[in-house]
Amino acid sequence: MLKISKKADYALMALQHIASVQFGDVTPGRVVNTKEIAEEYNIPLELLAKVLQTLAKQGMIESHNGPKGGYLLGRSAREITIAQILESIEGPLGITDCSHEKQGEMCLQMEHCNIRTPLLKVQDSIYQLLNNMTLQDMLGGTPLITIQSATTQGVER
Amino acid sequence: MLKISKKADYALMALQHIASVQFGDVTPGRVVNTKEIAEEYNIPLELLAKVLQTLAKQGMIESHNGPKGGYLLGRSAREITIAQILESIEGPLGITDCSHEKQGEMCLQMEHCNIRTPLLKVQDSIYQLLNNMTLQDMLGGTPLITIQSATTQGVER
DNA sequence: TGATCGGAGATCATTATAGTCTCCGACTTG
DNA sequence: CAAGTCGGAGACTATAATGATCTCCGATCA
Repeated sequence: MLKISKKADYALMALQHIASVQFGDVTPGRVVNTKEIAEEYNIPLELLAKVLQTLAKQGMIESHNGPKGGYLLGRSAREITIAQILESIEGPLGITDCSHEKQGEMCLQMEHCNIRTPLLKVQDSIYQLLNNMTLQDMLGGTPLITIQSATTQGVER
Repeated sequence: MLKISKKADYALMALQHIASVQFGDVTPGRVVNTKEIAEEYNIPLELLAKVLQTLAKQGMIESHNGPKGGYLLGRSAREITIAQILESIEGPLGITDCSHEKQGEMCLQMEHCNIRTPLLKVQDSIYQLLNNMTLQDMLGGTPLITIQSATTQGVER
């Protein structure tokens, strides 16, 4: 059903959170740790950790080790597109199996496939859609982090 | 990775095939049976049968029983959109889990979800994209059925 | 009336996803 | 400089979605 994975969902939430902390009015420039995000959005801590690690590898965010460590955006929210985020987590996105076929593997339908061309068009349109929307665009409007999220830090669950 | 399922793939191929037989130059109006499509595109016969049955239930195609039976388009290719086809097979399509939530089930992130609104926008755009493209649009350009497909009918494998 | 077709259900296999557990190494801070 | 806090990384398990198969039925038409 064209669904995006939970992991990708988590990635979007986390990035949105990090961005809104970093550029928000409350505590701009503060690093955000995994635990804070996990608690705020009810995301399994260890799964979120994996997601953030992946995002860090891809350069979407910067990691800082040690106590008071955490994550910062790797670059401006304006330069991070939804497509990039999704691809960081899920790999190259394609509507069909044959979108990104390596040599050697070929779908059985290839020889007589009658829908490849139109589907690639659709895929292209979707990609452009996702690549034209940035993290910045996701910051407007929606209720951002609550003040609470800043204060719950360090509070035992 | 935003992939559409094999079943949906098969549905698209089958409908494209049926449409191009029905409105093609070779044997216009001919009914097409499951076996013919399965062989032409290397689709597992019984799986394809299921797909076609589903499409028939949704009114996308008309079924005709008995010998010389098979399928015909349920309505004009111009009135069948990609979105309709996909939804016939996969159910209502949604980018996120919360797209079509019934009462009672709610994602854990709901209360503080910061990406719901922008994602719903994205979803809407994708839906429109798919709903503006019809089966008719898929008929142009691509190499349609081979003459062979008409002649292989009734020939033992 | 029997061969050929679709209709329908149960069932199995495979894969992708989601989530967990464990250990490690880096760093800050007191 | 040692302790505690953080991210890094891998193996691992569970569960759900998907893909595929099997079997039996009823309709139809030559």
